[in-house]
Amino acid sequence: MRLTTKGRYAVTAMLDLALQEGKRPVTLQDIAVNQEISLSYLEQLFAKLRKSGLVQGTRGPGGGYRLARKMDAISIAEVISAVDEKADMTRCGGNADCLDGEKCLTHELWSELSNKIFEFLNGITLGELVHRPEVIAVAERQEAVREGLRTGRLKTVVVEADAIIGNLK
Amino acid sequence: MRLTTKGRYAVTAMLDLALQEGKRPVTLQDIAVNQEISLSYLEQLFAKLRKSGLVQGTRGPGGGYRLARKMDAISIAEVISAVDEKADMTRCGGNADCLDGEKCLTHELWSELSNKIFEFLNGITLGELVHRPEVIAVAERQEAVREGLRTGRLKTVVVEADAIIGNLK
DNA sequence: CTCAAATCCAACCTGTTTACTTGGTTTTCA
DNA sequence: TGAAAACCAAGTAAACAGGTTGGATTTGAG
Repeated sequence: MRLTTKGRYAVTAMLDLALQEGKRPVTLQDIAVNQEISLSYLEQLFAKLRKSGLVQGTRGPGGGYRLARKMDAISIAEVISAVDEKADMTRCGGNADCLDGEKCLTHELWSELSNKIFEFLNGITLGELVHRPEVIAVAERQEAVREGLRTGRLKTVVVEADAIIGNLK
Repeated sequence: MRLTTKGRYAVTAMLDLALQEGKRPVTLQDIAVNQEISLSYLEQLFAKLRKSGLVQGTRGPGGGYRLARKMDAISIAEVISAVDEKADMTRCGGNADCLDGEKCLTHELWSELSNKIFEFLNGITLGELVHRPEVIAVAERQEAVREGLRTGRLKTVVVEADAIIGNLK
């Protein structure tokens, strides 16, 4: 179980999906804006999530992504291992032949830790996260922004910000 | 608390030091051979370990490295954070301003995990590892090889291996 | 006293991964 | 039929891993 920002991005995006379950499918554009992740990077992550059977995409206007399963049946560990294909960063990460076909000095230590991390992340589902108070709080703030964008109240602010960013480049 | 092979190398090397505590100082050459880590890479790691006050080196022939403290007073977490200077791989690794100065959706999740990992690694010392049966077993095997090298019993094998490796290059 | 063993130090290098961009093609709803 | 969306392929800058090269300095052992 590797822990990288890649995995974190994936979990954040999946959580965004879970938060909007029941509504129309969520576009990557939407997630990109909300979570501040680049659209094409999201595309790459979601290609893997789709291949792992965690999400399903529907094309065309009105399309987007939905969770492929109930959110209570998707663990954080699953999401992370879907995007972080283990590029054998091992020596002792894996399967006990780290030193001349024998276990190295610290083999047990790392596999013990690895198990603990996996257990932790495997014991938490998207469904559970959705009900956490701090997640709800952040989601409500984001929803307000989203709503503001739709009704046009924040549009001028965004346009101005874009202009400023444009000038900086 | 980042987890990389770099940290693992450091812990393995420090454990080698702990195992030979009381004898003459351990040379990096020695560790390089035993743990199959390149000498110059070890030098870089030990530069950091020394700056963090975990080891002390003595120069000249007969020199080498010793633990700067009792092995029971050195936790695994300390060793890892000595070599893995946190190159802010964050977004949520650290201090809560991951998204527009606010916490991002998954902030609590990652800090909770991070704490768990730290607690685990901070609760284990080199001294404790030294007494684990599986470590003792591996250490004894390595000690046999070391002894064999000193008495010359394995010298011919090593020389032959060197010749083969030379041919391959 | 000298030489070799060792630490110490700085620079460079190759390959991989991360996070992202560019520039498309395809599907499908409005 | 046009545009919104997923899909796809390639390239890229920066960082990091895990070294190598080539020394300099210190110091014990012969």
